[in-house]
Amino acid sequence: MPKTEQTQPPRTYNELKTWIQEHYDSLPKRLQSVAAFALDNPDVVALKTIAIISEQAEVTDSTLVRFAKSIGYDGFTDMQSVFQESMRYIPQPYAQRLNRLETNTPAEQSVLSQFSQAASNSIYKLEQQIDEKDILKASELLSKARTIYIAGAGRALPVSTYLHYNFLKMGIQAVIIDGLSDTMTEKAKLIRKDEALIAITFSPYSAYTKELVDACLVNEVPVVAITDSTLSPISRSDDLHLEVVEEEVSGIRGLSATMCLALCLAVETGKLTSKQTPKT
Amino acid sequence: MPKTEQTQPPRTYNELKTWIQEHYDSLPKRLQSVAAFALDNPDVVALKTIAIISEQAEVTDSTLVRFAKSIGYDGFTDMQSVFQESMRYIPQPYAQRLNRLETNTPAEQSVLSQFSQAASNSIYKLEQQIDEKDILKASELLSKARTIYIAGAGRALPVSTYLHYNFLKMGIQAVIIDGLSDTMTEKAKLIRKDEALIAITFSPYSAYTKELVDACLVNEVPVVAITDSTLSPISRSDDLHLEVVEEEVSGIRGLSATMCLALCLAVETGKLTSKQTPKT
DNA sequence: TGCAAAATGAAATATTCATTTCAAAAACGG
DNA sequence: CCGTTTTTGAAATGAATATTTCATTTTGCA
Repeated sequence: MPKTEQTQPPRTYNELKTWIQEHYDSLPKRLQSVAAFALDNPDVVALKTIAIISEQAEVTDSTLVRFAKSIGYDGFTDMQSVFQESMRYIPQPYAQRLNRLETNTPAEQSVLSQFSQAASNSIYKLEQQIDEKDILKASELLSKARTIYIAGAGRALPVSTYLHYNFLKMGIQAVIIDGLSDTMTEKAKLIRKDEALIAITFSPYSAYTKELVDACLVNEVPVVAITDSTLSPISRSDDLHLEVVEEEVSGIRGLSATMCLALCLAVETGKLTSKQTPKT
Repeated sequence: MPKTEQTQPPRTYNELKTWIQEHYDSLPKRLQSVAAFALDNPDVVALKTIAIISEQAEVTDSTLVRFAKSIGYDGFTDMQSVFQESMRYIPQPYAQRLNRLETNTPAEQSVLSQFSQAASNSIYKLEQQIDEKDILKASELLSKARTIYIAGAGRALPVSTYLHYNFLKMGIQAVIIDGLSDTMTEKAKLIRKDEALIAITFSPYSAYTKELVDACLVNEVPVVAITDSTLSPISRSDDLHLEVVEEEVSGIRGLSATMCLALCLAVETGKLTSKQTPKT
């Protein structure tokens, strides 16, 4: 019975590579052939069958299987999956970030890559900084509302629109407060206690949104605020605010992270709402 | 006996992609599902087995084979080899992002991290797949327009709003085409040759946007399309389309990558416009 | 509505593939 | 140089996969 490795086999291509390099010298001749071939042609190992690989590597089928087993895999198939995954696009935010930092020739970067980098970073920060509980709290608040009012103009308007769309899709009553600033405040004053307001503002802050929020707070209407800073005029200790910081590229800020947050908020709210009302 | 294509099947992924785009509309429902899935997840088609793919694409095994045959391949295996070849020599960055368990248990991940990961991935894919030149071409087209009209309802509305906002900020005349579908088409017919249309659609595609685009093409109005797949009814060889694929989380798609693309488009257009008109 | 053609899914079949087995060859140590 | 252990290759086995078949459903059209 050939001795096989007792330890767990490498589960990533890089680990596997290291393993091979370390053990290469102590391997039998044919297994060395396989090792060398695998490192030289990972794509072949990933995509082809034993028959083809063994032919190209000039070994027999059995040798390939033995190679896999000697590393500790169940068999060839098991090892092959590691090669396959390595060439597959796999979500890896961290590696992505590192990758980006290295390729840092800011002068000659394309507009697209600059902005997508900024967007990616913003999303990463969002994930790190936002407290999931805050989103949940906000969702609870919103799920109890008979109608959700959404206010956010200018750069925040797309966010409003997006929230509105998602709420409606989920069967939640939602209304966008638009119009001129005066009108908006008037509309806000009519919101009742069993409803709710989502207010979205970014710097430079418009005074109107603040007025609007204040009007609601006076009437004890629950308010959820989405802003880009705690310095925002609408952030108060007594209401719920979710903070997103969009990284800027030469003075221009995107909206990718904000949209992501908005989606989460809508989804969580939708989940709660559907639980609360099984009376379809 | 089902009729199969007489001509030789595509032997590269790009040709295959084109074939699918051209024939998509005339394909039976299930074959359309397969087509869409294949374009969205070429890596899965390349690496996994019929059983797994058919499950993910929500069709039966037979359908997958039928799809391959309807294109002209000998069978699934034959078609799969095309997908495999397409990913054989992809740059190694792919191989390096594998440290996380890809067999992720989505149930145990927070909603926020799920969506932010999806957003990040979508942005990454966008950066990889979009040809910067297409953005530039689109920008040129737009920068020559006296007025930019923007059409996009439903999930695309936030994108419209965002583009609109950015154009205005940059001193570019832009108008959102809204209203009921009939009205919209009427409005579109009034767009002139020296203006331009940006159309944004995502699946499920609304027929209206197509009508709208067609109306413009007839009048030789430049059209830039933003869609989530080349299968979109508004993608044609004769107009410019920018493709964003948003990764989905349990059936829900975000908008982060799309917003990033929109911003790039606006910025590039802004840059060109300011060059063209030094006559402030 | 009813008929014909097309599309579809489930199950049977055939093929391909990975794995195991075993005997022969090679390497090693005394 | 001989016996033992390890390595190796060819063939047999077993598992998994792709493909085909056929009955059923759906669609399109008169």
